[in-house]
Amino acid sequence: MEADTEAGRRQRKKHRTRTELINAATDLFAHRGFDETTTEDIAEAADVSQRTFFRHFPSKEAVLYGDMDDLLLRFRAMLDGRPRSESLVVSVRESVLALADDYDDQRTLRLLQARLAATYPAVLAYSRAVVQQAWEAALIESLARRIEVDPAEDPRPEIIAAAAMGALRHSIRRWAKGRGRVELPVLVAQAFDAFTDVSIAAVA
Amino acid sequence: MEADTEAGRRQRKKHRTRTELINAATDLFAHRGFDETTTEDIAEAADVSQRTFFRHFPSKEAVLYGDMDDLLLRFRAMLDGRPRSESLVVSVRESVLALADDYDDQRTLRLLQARLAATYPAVLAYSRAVVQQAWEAALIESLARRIEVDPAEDPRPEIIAAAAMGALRHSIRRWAKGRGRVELPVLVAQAFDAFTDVSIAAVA
DNA sequence: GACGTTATGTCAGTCTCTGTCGTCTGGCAA
DNA sequence: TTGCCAGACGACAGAGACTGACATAACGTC
Repeated sequence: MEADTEAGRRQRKKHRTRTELINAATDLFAHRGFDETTTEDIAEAADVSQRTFFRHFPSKEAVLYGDMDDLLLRFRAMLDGRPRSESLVVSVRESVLALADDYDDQRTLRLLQARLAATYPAVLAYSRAVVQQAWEAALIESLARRIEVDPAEDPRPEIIAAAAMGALRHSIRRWAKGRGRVELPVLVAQAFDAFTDVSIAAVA
Repeated sequence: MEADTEAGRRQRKKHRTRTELINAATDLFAHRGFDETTTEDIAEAADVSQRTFFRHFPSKEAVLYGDMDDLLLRFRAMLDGRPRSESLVVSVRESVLALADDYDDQRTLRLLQARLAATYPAVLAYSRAVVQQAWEAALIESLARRIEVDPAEDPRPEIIAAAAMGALRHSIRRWAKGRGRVELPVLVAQAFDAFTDVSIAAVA
């Protein structure tokens, strides 16, 4: 009935242990800290073997961002769904705002991620090098398609995407510093206001 | 007589094993690959214990970028040395161009770094999360000081810095793809041309 | 109900990185 | 010179992330 009752019991069970691993992990990370939690602790708490943990997630960092694939999919869909008549910057802005909305919907988890990223270098590295990199890549690909250039040759998609990620990073950090009291989309909108109308628009 | 005969023999010896570790590592990485080289291999090749390796470098990735501190220092000095009358974008552009010059001076090593980053996810992650992050932080700090704002509140320094890093990343990737045949500063200049005069200038 | 498929458990192993302790050497002062 | 200290290193043990191999049991299909 939910969203994933598609396949049989096997799929459901698999998905269940996956979410149990995520829940166990976030719980432990929140209460004990990231470095202070071992993958065996997580497996234990989810009542599976350590080997099973690594069958579901390629690294300890990955389980903390276990739901990021969904987010990325929606982000991509959002990007591709913007009308082609719209200017590039507006598309980027609106898509990132939508991403921020999604983000805000899971306050607790997102704030935990932000807090851990601010505390543990390994988490920050993963966030930058994997999560944000994935978003940026999606942006680049979409932008390049829109202006019909090869993103390996034309630097503009990457520059715009990087700037947008900078704005997003800044917003998330402010948001986390205020413990989510100010809504993230508001902060993102402010950040984009800081340059949208004056700057990058001219590029496209 | 060189540049580091400052202190006594102890300092010199220490610096010597450090560079020997770097040389051994880059050699092994180049011929055998990153994942295929263990820290013990490196220590062995430099004729020190593995423990000594980790006394000089905090990780296997770090030894590959062992000379990045110098580069960062020069980058900072370059940024701080730009005339305050100059516009922000020009300062950023010229500093990044100078960084690119430095980069080009060590073709072999830089191309190796780029090649490894393109091949091994761990290297790419380190490059993004540590090296580029350090450059970006330097940019943000310098820009914030220039326009006299708190970089934690005003998103503009971070956005500009992120855009600049995007341009740099793009340039380095193109440069590496062409095996360094086209000079990096040329590519960087092109990338900056793509947005300098039209866009971010307006922000500052 | 028989038979492949697949998620998991178990076990052993590799590799990165850290704490600890002993040793030796360079630097400094009596 | 001699004595002393600090700093660089070696040797060892260990934690912990991750992987390969094989066995097992539940699942899906015919």
